[in-house]
Amino acid sequence: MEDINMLFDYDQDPEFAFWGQAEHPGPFQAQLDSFLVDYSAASGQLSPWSALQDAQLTFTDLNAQSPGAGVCAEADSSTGADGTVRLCAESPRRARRPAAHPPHKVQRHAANIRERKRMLSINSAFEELRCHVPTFPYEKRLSKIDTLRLAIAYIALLREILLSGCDPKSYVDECVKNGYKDHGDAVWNTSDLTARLSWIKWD
DNA sequence: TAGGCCATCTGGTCCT
DNA sequence: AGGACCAGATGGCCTA
Repeated sequence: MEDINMLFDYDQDPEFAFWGQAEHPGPFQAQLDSFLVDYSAASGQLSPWSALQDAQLTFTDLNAQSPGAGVCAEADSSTGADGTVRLCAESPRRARRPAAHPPHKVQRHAANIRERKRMLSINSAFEELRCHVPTFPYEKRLSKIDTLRLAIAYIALLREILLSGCDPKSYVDECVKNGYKDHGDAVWNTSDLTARLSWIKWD
């Protein structure tokens, strides 16, 4: 199996940046899936140790970390504020570390991989949601919590528009002009929201 | 430098 | 039993 660092040169290829992953879910997700399948298959057919060594050479030194040890050892991936994924380089010495782990560690590693995949799917859903909430063109990437809160406020405002029976554009224009009566204690106040909506092209 | 945000690991719990 | 889900802990990165 190829080294995942060879498969994904995140620094070189902006296509794999997580920012905007919803538009390009294919390559990374497919590669990750295939790795996970390979890993599972190897675990089923071979001894845990050979399976582990296989994974060891491919998925950024999962064995390097002892349970309870600090996270994001140099072999882990992380995402910066710009949303790009960084994979730390793995030294050959670490890659050759002998596999001497009890079975529960093998299961723990497999669970970690599943958890990582689960978080990736959650994050891709967040990316998709970011595409559906109104943002300013120059605005920086919304955080997860801001995305959720803005989505809640957005849905509430859309509901108001529906109930009002007014033309959406004129409703928003009215809100921008006269201000909007804020219902509840929404973190995203509706003037923010209506200002964002005023950027939308209403057809 | 503190605070915000995030990814990852981990152990517990629930579900199939 | 194994996988999914969850929350706490931890450490890295970035920005004001």
